[in-house]
Amino acid sequence: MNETFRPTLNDVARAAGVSTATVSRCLNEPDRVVPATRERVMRAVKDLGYTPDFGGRALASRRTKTVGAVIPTMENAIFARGLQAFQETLSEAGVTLLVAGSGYDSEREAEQVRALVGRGADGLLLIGLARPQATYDYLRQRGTPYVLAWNLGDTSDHFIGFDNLRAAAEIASKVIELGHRDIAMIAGVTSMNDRAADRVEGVRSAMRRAISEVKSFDVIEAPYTFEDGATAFDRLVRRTPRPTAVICGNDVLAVGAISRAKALGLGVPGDISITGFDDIDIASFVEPALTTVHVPHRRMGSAAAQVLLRLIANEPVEPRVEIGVEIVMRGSLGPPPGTTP
Amino acid sequence: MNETFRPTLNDVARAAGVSTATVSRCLNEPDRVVPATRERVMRAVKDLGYTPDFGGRALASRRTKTVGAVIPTMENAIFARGLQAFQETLSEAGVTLLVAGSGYDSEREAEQVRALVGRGADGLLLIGLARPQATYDYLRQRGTPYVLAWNLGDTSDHFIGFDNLRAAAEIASKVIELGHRDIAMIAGVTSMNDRAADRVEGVRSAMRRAISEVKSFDVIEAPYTFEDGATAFDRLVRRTPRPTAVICGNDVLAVGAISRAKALGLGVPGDISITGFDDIDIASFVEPALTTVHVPHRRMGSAAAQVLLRLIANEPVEPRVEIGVEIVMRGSLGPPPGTTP
DNA sequence: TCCTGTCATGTAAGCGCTTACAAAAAGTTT
DNA sequence: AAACTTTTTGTAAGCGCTTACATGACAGGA
Repeated sequence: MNETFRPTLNDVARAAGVSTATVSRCLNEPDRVVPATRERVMRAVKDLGYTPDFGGRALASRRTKTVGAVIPTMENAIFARGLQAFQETLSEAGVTLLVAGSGYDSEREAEQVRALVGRGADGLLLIGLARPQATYDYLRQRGTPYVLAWNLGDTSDHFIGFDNLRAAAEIASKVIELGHRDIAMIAGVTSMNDRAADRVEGVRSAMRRAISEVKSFDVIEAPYTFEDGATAFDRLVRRTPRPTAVICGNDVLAVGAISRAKALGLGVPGDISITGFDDIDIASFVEPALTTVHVPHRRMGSAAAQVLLRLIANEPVEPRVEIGVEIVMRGSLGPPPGTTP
Repeated sequence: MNETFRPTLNDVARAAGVSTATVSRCLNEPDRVVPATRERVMRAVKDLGYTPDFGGRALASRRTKTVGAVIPTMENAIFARGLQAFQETLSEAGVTLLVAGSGYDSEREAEQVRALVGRGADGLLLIGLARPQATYDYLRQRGTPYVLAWNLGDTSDHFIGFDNLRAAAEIASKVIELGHRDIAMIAGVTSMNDRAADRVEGVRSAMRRAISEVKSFDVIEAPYTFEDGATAFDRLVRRTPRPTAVICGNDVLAVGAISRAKALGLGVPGDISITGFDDIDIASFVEPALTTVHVPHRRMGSAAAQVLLRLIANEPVEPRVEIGVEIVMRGSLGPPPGTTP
C-alpha cells in the first residue's frame, strides 16, 4: 500500500476477490449479498480505507440525495438557525445539505444556484423572492424543485414563510395605539432584500392608516450590525421633533439602538420606546428586554425541508405554508413620556 | 426542447455543430478555440441553459477546486464569522467551500470528513484537536491535506490558532491582581471541546499560581446559550462564599451572566465582576460592556485558508500560525467590593 | 509545386461508479 | 436424479466530462 493511496471500488473488489458489482451492492443494498461475502467485502473496505467517490456514484446512479441552499450570509444568526433546522430535517431523510452564500447579490445568487445544480442538488432552498426572472426560469426549465422561505409571495412557487409586511404593520399599530405620535424607523438595507423592504412597507402602511394621529414618521436604513443600529439611533434622536418610539427592522438594529439610548442617558421605554423584529436570542437578555416580533426560525427551516422533500419525491404539497409570528411584549415598548396612564 | 431538460456537453456540441472536446475547451481554456467557434458554442450553452456537471468534471479531470470544513455548529457566531473569512479567501483563489457540521461529536466529525473527501475535497479545515487518531490516520493515508484551527497543538499538524490556555490564564491573573479572592468560572462544555477545556485549564493554572491569595475557586459548565449562562450564574451566586468575580469560558455565557446579575440587583462590576472570552459583537453593546479576550476570528479564518491553499499546492508553509489575542478591558471587570482603590 | 510547421478541431479512452442482464450456484419439487 | 425456481454473483455498458493523441487545414518557405 502506497503513501497517499486512494482506493477505488475496483481495489476493494480485487482485495475481496469479488466483482465491483458485488462491492457496490454491499454498500448500497447489503441484503442482496450473502453474509459471508459481505463480511469479506466490508473487511476490505475497512482495511483499504475506502471512501466511495461521490462524483462517480452520482454519475452512474443519477441521484445524489443532496439539496442546496443559497442564503444571503451565514453571519446572520436567523439564517444560521433556520438552516440548522433545515439540515436536521434533511438528514433524518438521509439527504445532505450544501450551503452557498450570495452576499445579498442576486447575480451571485444565480451563480450559486447553477453551482449547486451542477453539483447535483435535487432541490433548492432560496431566501425571499426578489431575484431575476432568469433564475426562476432556469430552475423550472431543468425541472429542479425549489422552495422560497422567510417570506410569502403570490406567484405559483412554494413558500414557507410569514407575512413580513403584516407583522411589521401590527407592531407599528401597537406603537401608535400606545399613544406615540412622533415615530421613526431604523430599517435593514432594503435593496435586494424583500423581507426588509416589506417590513418598511408594513410600518408605512400602519402610519398611513393612522395618518390623522401620527405627527411625524421617518425611516433610515442601516446595515445588519449593532454598531450601525447605534449610529442610526444617534442620527434619529437628533431630529426634531425627536421621535418617542423607534421601530427597528430587526433585533440587531434594535439592540444597537437600545445600547446607544442608554449611553445617551435616555431611558427605555421611559424616554423612548424601541421595538425589534425576529426575536433572536439576545433579545431577551438585553435590559430592558426587547419587545419584538417572534419568528420561529427553526420551525420555518424544518417546514421548508419537509416541503422540499415532498416536492422532490413528487408528493402533493400545499403551495404556501404560513408560519405564525407573534408580537412578544417585553420591556422596551411603553407609552410615550408625559402620558398619564 | 422538452420540459425538464438537462442538457449535457453532448447536447451543446451537437447544437453548435462541434465535438464535445471543443465545447469542453471553450469552457476551460477559451483561448485554444478560434473566436468564431467559441461564440457559436457559447450561444448554444446559453440557449440550452447548460450547466456543467460537477461530478463528471471531477471524475474526468481528477481535480475539484474544492475544500471542506467540518465545524461543530453553524449556530455559533464565532465559527460563522471565521468560516465566512475562510470562504472569502478561498474564493479569491477560485476554490469552493463545502461546510459540514459535527455537533461536537467526533464520530459524526469522522463521518463528515469521509463525506467531504468523497465529494472530492482537496483539503480540509477542522476545528481544534480533540478527535480519534483514526481520523488523522485516514486523512494522512489518503494524502489529503488539512489544517486545524482555533487552537494550537504540539503534533506535526498545521495549526492556525491561539493558545486558549495561556489567554485564559492571563485574564484570570488579571482578575486575581485586581484583588479578587473568591472566584468562580462558568465554562463551556468541555467534553469533546478542547478549546473549552484549555480555557478551564488556563484559569485553573492561574489559580494554582496564586494559591496563597485565592481563597475559593469553583467551576461549573454550561451549554452555549445566554440562558444557560444566566442559570449558571444563578447557581454560583448562591454559594458561600459568594464569588466576587465570575470568569466565563465565552462571551455568550458572560452576557447571560451579566443579564442575570442585573436582574438580581447585583451591580457589575460594583458587586461582582464578570469576564468573557472571544469578543463577539454583542460584547461591546451590553451594559456594562464586556471585558473579554479579543480573538480575531476573521483573521484566523483567512489565515487558515492561506495555509490550506499552500498545502494543497505543495508549497512550503509554517507549521503553526499563532494568532495574537489580547485582553480588552471594558466595563465588566473591576476590583472586588469594599476595596479602597 | 511540394514540404513543413502551426494551429484548430476531432476521436476516443477512460475517470469511479451503478445496474440491466447473463450466468452460475444453491435450493425445491417431482 | 432431473427439472425447475430462486438466490447470488459476474459482465459490461454507460453516466458527463477531460485530455492525449490523431487528423486536417492552412500558411509560408523552398
